[in-house]
Amino acid sequence: MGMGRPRAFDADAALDRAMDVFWRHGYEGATIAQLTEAMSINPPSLYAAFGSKEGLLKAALDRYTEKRDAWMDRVVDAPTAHEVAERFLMEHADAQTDPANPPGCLLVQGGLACGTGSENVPFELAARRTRTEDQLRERFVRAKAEGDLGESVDPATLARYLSAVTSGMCVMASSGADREALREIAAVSLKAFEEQTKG
Amino acid sequence: MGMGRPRAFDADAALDRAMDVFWRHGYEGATIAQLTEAMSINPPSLYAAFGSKEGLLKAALDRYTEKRDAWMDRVVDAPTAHEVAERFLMEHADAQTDPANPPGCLLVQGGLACGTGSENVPFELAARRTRTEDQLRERFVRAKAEGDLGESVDPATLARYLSAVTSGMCVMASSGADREALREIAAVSLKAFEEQTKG
DNA sequence: AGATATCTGTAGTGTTCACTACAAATGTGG
DNA sequence: CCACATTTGTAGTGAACACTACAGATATCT
Repeated sequence: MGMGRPRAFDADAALDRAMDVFWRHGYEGATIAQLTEAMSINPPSLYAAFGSKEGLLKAALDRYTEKRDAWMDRVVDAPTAHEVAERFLMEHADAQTDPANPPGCLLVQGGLACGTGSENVPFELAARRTRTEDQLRERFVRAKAEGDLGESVDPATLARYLSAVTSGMCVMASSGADREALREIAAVSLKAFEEQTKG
Repeated sequence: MGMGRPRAFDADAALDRAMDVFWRHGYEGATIAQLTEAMSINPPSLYAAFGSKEGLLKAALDRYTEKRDAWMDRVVDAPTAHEVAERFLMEHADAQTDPANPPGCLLVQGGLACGTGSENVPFELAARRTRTEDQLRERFVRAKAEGDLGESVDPATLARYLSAVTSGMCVMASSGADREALREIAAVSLKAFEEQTKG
């Protein structure tokens, strides 16, 4: 028995194109017509490969998270908690203003509030944001164990703070803040981090 | 000549109900059916009073901004820049977790990225966020003139930082962060503010 | 080469969307 | 009380939406 006609498009490349559309217009603002055109495929190919619009988003998010995890691995590899925070903040400032992508971050632009029937989408995005926060917290727990952070420091608070600042930077980037502006925010935040780690 | 049948609903009360729907579902996620039901009116009344869905949003935002301005007036009335920052951050933490409203802030939940034809909505929201940032900056300019802030301090940077943090708190609130979590973020941010104002 | 399994492109499907035509209702001004 | 201006509720409008039926194309496996 045969194995069927092979797929004529590269799924990962198509997901990158879909990612861009979701990023630019949000989940609800992105239409199947825009997605299929960007992916250079027809609707039946999209549905055969990803099941639904939400399935496509999840696949795009998986790919996004993959890249982000690789990046986070490099970030938490920094020798000290302070350098972890510095890299995290500064590289976020750069990433969110990278002209190769829409401004901000897909996990925020994708949609914080959605209509009836898409309630799952904000959850899905939030879960992926939380993942980054978890990775930071675990790194700070380690830093504490290594004596790199003081005994009275709460790794969860530090991680949550950094996560909040970068989310805020997303919002600013989406409304046109430039790289320099985001770096200033990052710099001030880093001061807070230093101050916090003294406690 | 007569003046026509009077309106049977209170426009401001209706706007408050519409605000809630936009807040909860975002601009694109909110449907006219949901809006009219929440406002307890029929579509023709909505369109006669506000012109379009986007017109309704703008009217709701005007009302939102009105309340927010009154609140900001009280915030910037604090005697010192430090107290301004403290009130701004802490009251934001409380407001974004006020059970009387959906979590977060309408100016962020409303929609950071929208579909073709609604490109104006993110701009409209961003303009209102910028307004708050401007009010903060002006207050810090005054603080500097009064000697309350050092010569080397940049009011614009401070204002932008506080604005970013509260936007980030919105994102966290929208994904379920509770009041205590937001207050911790606010507390850390305040440390950064103090540190910054020493420079 | 033939049978089979999957993909592809065309051309739709029903549903939901924002929005409105229209006639009845209800107020004001003369 | 009458002419008029505006609102209200009913019942839709065309357009755009996510999604799919179907037939032809293209691969694999025997």
